[in-house]
Amino acid sequence: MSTVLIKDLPAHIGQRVTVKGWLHQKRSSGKIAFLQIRDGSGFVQGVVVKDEVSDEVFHTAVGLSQETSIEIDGEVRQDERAPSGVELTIHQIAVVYASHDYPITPKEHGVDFLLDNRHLWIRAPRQRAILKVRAEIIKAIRGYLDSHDFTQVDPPILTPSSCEGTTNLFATSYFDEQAYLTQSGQLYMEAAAMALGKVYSFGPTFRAEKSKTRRHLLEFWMIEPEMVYVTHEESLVIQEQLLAHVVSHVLEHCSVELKVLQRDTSLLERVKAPFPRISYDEAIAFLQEQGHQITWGDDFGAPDETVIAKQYDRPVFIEKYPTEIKAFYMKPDPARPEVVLCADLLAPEGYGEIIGGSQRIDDPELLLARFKEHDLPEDAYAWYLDLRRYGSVPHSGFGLGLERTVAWICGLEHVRETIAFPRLLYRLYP
RNA sequence: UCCUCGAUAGCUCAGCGGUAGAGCAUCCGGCUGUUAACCGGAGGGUCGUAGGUUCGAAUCCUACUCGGGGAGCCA
Repeated sequence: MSTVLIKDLPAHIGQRVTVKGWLHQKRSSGKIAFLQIRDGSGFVQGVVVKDEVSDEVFHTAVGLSQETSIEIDGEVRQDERAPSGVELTIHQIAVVYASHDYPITPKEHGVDFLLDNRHLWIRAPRQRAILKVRAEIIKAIRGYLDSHDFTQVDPPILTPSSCEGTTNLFATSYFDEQAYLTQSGQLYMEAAAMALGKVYSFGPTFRAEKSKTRRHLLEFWMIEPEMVYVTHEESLVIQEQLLAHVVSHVLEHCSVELKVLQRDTSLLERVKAPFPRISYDEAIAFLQEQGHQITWGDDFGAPDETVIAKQYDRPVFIEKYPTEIKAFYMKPDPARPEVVLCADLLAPEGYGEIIGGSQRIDDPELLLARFKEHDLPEDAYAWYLDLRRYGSVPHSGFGLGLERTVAWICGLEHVRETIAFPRLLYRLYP
């Protein structure tokens, strides 16, 4: 008798198989017991009928407690009443290890309690579905980039200084020196792009911000592509094609999970390239029309972004922000030096910014001038300046925030559910 | 850092000046198609901590601790 994954059971109808997993939930009456079994690949209901098994097996079934690990021997049966279309008629049950007083009951729980029990919470159907979708999103991103001549390069996590200013960094000791956990691999990826052409990094980044909102984690994962001889406009095309590919991949491969999450997939089906583009100027004018207190030169707040994103049924690019409020490495628009060749991509439904990108400064003189304006230590950035001294080229890149993308595609209230063990303000356990 | 809400049984909550409550979970009993099953019974509490007001405080006041939502910052 072979061990079969629950997700593969529909291909074994009529066969006797072994399922190895855990008891998720149980209901029993005097002469019949229903066991909800999970094995990581899915959920299935096993039925134990008193008259059809030994007293010992029925007694075991009725006495099973939540999350007991079990090996089930049973026959796969088609059943219209089952959500997955199949059930298991149970013949034998072997208890691997018992479980007593499992904390997460089939009732509602508060966020604090669930986060304290995150190591167990991830067993829940909804959490499992989110982690599966996250994995598929990562697979889709890699699939797209790997098949479009990108090479993955891994930038360091321990860094000597910041990428975008010296605040909000997690510091750690590096023997006699101070080191910081990276908040972006971008500058290193620019160096890698000069070596390999089109590159991307995928890894964790860290921001010691005291943010307590549904869109923030202290540790989150970013995909950061960097591309040589690619302009700002060409970068936007790559961004929208990448994201459209990710959404269609998830729709194709995660229908079961999206159903568990009760996601309205009709909203996702509209996410096709090209995405609408508006300028920062247009966005400011629109917000002023809507009565927002904002003037040219201000950055957008979360409510501003939500109002703009709600105008569209797919993600929207906001381009060409004032040079003043953006990072030092962004290339000014040659036609209008007061704005830079950058764009943020806002997800629909109020999920906020999921991509930030720009064309980078390629002129060594201008970059040096920016260092001075921003009070950046030249010696720490000498290597970065070298990239402009030894065969500088026009190049662009962007950073895609994984957790916000997962939250949007899954339709979640909060990014804390998008990663197995979220790092939140003042929460480092488990 | 600021604004705002909260902390009572293992969990989710009610009680808001006069003897500590419910549902779920747990344990025991019943039930042949359950889907957060249902029915009966039992056990389960230093009401976040410290002080104050009062004849009397879970309840009112003060401080602190911890947590939720939001702002700023950002992906």
